[in-house]
Amino acid sequence: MVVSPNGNKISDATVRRLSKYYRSLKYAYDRGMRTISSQELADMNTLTAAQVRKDLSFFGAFGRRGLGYYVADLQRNIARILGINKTWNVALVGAGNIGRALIDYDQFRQQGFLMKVVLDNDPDKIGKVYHGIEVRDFANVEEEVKKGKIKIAIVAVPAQFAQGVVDRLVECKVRAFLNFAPITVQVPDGVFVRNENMAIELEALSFALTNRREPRRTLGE
Amino acid sequence: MVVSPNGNKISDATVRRLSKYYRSLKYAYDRGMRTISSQELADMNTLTAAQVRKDLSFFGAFGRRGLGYYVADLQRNIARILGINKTWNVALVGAGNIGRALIDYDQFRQQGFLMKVVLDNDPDKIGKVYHGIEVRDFANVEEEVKKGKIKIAIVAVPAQFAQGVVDRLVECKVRAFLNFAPITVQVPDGVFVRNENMAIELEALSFALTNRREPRRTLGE
DNA sequence: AATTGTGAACCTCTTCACAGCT
DNA sequence: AGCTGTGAAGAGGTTCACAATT
Repeated sequence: MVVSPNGNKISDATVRRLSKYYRSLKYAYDRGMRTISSQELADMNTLTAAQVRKDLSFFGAFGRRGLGYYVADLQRNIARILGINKTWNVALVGAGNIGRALIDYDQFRQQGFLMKVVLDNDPDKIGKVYHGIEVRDFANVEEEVKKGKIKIAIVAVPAQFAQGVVDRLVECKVRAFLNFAPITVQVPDGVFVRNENMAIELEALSFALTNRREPRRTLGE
Repeated sequence: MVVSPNGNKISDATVRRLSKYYRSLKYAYDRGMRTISSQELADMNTLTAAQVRKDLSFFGAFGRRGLGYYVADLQRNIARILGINKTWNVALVGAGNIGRALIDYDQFRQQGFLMKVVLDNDPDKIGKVYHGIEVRDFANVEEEVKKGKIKIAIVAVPAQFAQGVVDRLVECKVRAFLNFAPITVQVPDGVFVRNENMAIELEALSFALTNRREPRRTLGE
């Protein structure tokens, strides 16, 4: 469990909401808002005002009673908390359909995640240039990670290769992974993995559509 | 909140884990396993055995004491629970980088999610064929949804258009959305939205890397 | 008057522990 | 003997409600 500078344990859910607040603040600032209340932030994300205040309170007291939060100030604070007040060099492993789409993904670049290295082991792909980046041989991963100052890797390879790729990258001192393969990869302590499993989300929708009706209230119905 | 046939309230977390069990069962079956214990299912997903049994117990008693679960049988049961024991016709709105990558996404097709319709409003894209599917004009959405028997839509358009696209699709009776735009879309009761926000996952990794050290124990340190 | 920050209450989800079944 | 199914306990996350502040 990750811990805030104030010593509070921070849940995943709180971290995800901080990201949302950050986007809402950007949006508000662009619209000319200079202060914002917890209620307004909540409305923008279908949450409660208490939730917003509680989330922020784990990291400090950023608001002004009677007034709300200064938009630019809170945005800066959240950027610092999330560690996105600087850029991160990212490597992509796997230049398939999904991987190639991510090379040039605006939302990554806008938040300071820079795709510096693209690796694959397919001879047909190595040497090809996608969105201005040349695919390099995964065999040279150690050198590429070092040269590229890579801190985060995106793994977009077929399921059967994902664990091996992650293991190799852990050896190369990469400590954070965004995994698109539909398996649970095992990693040692101190290594972070987030899974991006788009089929699971569709299955959750399938479940919701399939089970949406209320259960029977009485046996006779 | 979605409710199981037995009348239990089912959390999102449980639904996501069911998807994982389903994949694990496929994997186990392919490896020749015919029965599996809750402990084995747990190990494959870094969970506890009690969690696995509790999740399944919301829907019925599928196991045999002393033996475990029959792999094929449990797989069939979970497929039925998730509603993936049949195919779902899906529409994609937005044929940008990410959208195009999803047209031909194996993991969708394998679980029975068939991309039947691709829509955009960009004249340069309408008429183009990607992975064998022709991009149609979003202006004809009503007809396309009807003809395609679309039940689920994937929204991969820029943030400022996402709400409008969803509103229009709701009018066309689409009740489930996978949203890739980095905003919270508002929908009426009975409509389901799952958000796929890949930048948020990277931000969670950034947060973990930034805050991984334990807090100071004493002031003097 | 408005809005934050937060302890306490509440609710939900996870884990425990063991009876019950094969 | 082994493993499930589940009520109860425990842990964790959310909401309430109000004192504190501007």
